[in-house]
Amino acid sequence: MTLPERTVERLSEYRRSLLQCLEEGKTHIFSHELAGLHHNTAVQVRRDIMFIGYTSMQRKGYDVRELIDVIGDILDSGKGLNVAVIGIGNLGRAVTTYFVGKRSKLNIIATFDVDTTKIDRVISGVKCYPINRMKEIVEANNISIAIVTVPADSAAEVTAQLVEAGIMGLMNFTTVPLNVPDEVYLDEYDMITSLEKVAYFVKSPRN
Amino acid sequence: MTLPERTVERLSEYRRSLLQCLEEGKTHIFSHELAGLHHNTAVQVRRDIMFIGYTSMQRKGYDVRELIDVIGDILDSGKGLNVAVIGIGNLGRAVTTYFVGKRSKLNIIATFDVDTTKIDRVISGVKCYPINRMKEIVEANNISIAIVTVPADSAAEVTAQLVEAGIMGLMNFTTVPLNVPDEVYLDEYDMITSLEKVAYFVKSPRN
DNA sequence: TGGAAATTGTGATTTAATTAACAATATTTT
DNA sequence: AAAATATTGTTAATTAAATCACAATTTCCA
Repeated sequence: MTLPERTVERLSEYRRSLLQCLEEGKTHIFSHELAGLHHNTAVQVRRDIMFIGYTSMQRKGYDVRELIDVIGDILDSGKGLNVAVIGIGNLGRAVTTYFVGKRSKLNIIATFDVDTTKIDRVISGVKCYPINRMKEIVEANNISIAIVTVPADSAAEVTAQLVEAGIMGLMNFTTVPLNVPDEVYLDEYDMITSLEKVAYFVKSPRN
Repeated sequence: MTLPERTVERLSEYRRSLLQCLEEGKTHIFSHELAGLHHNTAVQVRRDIMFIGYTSMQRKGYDVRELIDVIGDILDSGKGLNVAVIGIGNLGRAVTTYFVGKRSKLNIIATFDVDTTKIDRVISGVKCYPINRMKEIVEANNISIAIVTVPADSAAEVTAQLVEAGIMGLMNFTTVPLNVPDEVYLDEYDMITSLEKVAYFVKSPRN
């Protein structure tokens, strides 16, 4: 059984709020509290939690620690995955420092760039390799996810190489859509689109 | 009439592909061609274009230049908007350089940071101001959209100040959800969530 | 010229996601 | 211990988004 995409997203978000709660010494949380921390309703929270088959102590709310673990069983299930960041411009560096150490099951273990002055530089503990060694290093280190932050005009080529190297998941931060075979999961995030959307809805009175 | 959110996103993406087509000297484009450039079907493209009320020359495809203009009428309608980037770390710099000069109707005209060593620095032609002058500068320059790239622990405070200063749209790149009044449009993008989602779908065979 | 082929525009249908509604259960109050 | 209250879990209803199906139109080709 595969969870709805949006549910997966929300679970990831819930988990982080829950970890925060745990730090603050909170042991139980109600659906409406968790909803309040996100832009969300209590029903939605309960529905999401229903999907992962966890049930609370009736009337006491969800056990924070247990819920974190159950979400972990879903999101981190099985072995951890190795991740590479392709392109170490501002965005690549941002993404790398963002992620390193954050989630133990997702390890950024290499970055790549064409710029020879960046080779062997270490960003947040992760070493930068020349992009022409990508296939070799991806294969040797069993890297299954790549985060693509290269300039638009090299995105297609880099992607082809990554697919060739056997990557299974891709996050695309460039401004061009990428093409990958069906079996590769692709998540595209386009900042320009997001900004234009914000501008549109700022101007158009929504409902 | 307000367009569906997803349609607005796709229109933004279509426009960029169309501009590219124009550069390549293409004057007409079929719905299936445009679909092929995105992860999309021909019907979806036609439906989106139907929403904005444009109709093509039957059987010749859409006139690229006209379609660009019609999308522009929707997305850029009326006056341009002024934008500020809050927090000039790696991500803030990435976003700023990304956007500057890209879309003429959305002008990044200021960046802000707490770090005094960054004050007065110019990133891609945009000057950095101390964050305590935010309200003053936002008001004086009629800035209506803010892109928030500050560290998680200052996000809430910065947001409150932005709302106070009369901002109307917000893009949140921090890892904590923000709270804004209903009349402020909020778009949240959470990289950690996206990465965890990719990891989940890489492991779970989808459909 | 007439039929085959290609393409659009759109009503109807399907699917996915969200929300409403409420029974079941546990807790608190009186 | 009965009644009132709060909360969950889930079925049913609604809404939003995507897809199907096809008539209408234009172009192409024999």
